[in-house]
Amino acid sequence: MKLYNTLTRTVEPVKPLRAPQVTVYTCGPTVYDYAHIGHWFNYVRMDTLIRALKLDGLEPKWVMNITDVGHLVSDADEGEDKLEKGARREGKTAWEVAEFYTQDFLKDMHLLNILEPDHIVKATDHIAEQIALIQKLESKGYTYVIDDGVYYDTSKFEGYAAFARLDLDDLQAGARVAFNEQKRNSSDFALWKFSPKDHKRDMEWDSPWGKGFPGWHIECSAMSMKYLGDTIDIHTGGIDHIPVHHTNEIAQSEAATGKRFANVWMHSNHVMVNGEKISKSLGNGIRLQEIVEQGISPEAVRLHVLESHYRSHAKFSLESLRASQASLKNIRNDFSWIYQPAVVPVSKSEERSRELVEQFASYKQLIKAAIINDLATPEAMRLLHECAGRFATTPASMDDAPIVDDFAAFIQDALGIHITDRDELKDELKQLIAEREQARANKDWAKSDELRDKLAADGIGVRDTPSGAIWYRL
RNA sequence: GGCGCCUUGGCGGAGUGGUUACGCAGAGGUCUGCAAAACCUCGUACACCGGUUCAAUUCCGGUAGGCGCCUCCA
Repeated sequence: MKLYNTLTRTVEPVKPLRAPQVTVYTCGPTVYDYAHIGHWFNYVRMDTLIRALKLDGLEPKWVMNITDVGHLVSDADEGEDKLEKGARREGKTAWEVAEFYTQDFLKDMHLLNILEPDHIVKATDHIAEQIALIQKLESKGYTYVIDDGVYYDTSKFEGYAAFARLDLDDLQAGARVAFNEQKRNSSDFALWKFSPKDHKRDMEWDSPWGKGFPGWHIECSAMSMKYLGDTIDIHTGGIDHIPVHHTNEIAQSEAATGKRFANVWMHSNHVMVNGEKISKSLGNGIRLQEIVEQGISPEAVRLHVLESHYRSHAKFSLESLRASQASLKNIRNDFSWIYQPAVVPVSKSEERSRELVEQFASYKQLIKAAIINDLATPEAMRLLHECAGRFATTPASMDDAPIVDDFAAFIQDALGIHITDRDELKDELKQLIAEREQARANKDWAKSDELRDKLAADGIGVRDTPSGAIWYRL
């Protein structure tokens, strides 16, 4: 498995510390609002990474966090907690807001066929671990307390700017936000924030420094150490996290343990809509549910994500999503006939079977090679189309269906998309197909076309052959 | 202001110093009751200007346009 490592800015082999186990930590969502398509590109790509590691014979141990407290609206450390703000907006408690959007996130995650992480961990369930980590940093002299909280002194961590290749002097000179005057360095960040004097927070805990809540960055360090150890193999997240969140995670973690925090940092690039990145302020972040309401399936969304490389700036539009949906339909159509014996009058041939076995084995090999090479999913998709096309144009016996099953299972594991439908159709749909066949036999074309439209409305396409109709999912 | 990135055919999107992926859409043809199915054929794109080279979309320099980060962000 080769991956582009942000730490070294090169593509390099992944070398797990305790192979075959490979530990992966993914920065998950802040659950104060709905996830949008940009998030889903990110998580589908991370899921693809996990699948690729498995394909390569490794055993990923995957942890994803849910940020349900502490993520401030502004990093000036004077902003409001996003969860508390969301609560005010919706007239709920911060706890209710977090629960609602967490459930919504998990629901969409399943729709997109994203594998279940081994642990999905919430920041609010790990307050003690975060406090303990802050205490450790305190005992080593990395912290200081000011009016509104406990802060990390970034000047004490040598090489703070190295990961993101920041020029701290220039950052300061060009900064557009007002800094907290009490901070020793502009890049210092809060480890623990004190509850405000003027109102009561929904979420707050006692700590050695006073009542309050953890800063945003400390949760990832504390939870990844708890579940995956001091050093993890691969840490992933959005590309935007490089300069602040991940830089701070490294500073905290490595200061506390004295060890390397993550060996490989993998970052997913942003998705663009109309030439701009997706953001709340632009209001261009379409939700998965809204896409589905446009008649596009979650699997088409998934396939669309795979059609671009995770490090490129993908452009997003409903038009390109529809193209992916059509593409998925065509792939399924290419494989559909093997399961419908009534209309495939080809007798079994040992030679043909052997040929198919070899052909599919070869494509499996090629697709795997593409995926484990820094997740070259566009190449994998090219190969899948090529394979489907070859299969569609050379007859095979129904007896060879298990060969296709095997390939379909491989694609399901590797890419998370279904390319075959072995499931029986519902009786009423079968009935419609039969009725249409009858209408065609009677040359009742009007009725035949009407039935075809009806089937299409149920997501079923039909294809007429000399020996009958084959159906496939649209 | 500082740092960095991008520019590929109608759309999306790979890739490469010399045979110009792939998908969707589109065109023509075959077949078909029809085609919205299937099959066959078809696109010489790589911002612009120079340079290096036998050869550049691919390397170097510049120009234009766009974008990202330095604020919250996947």
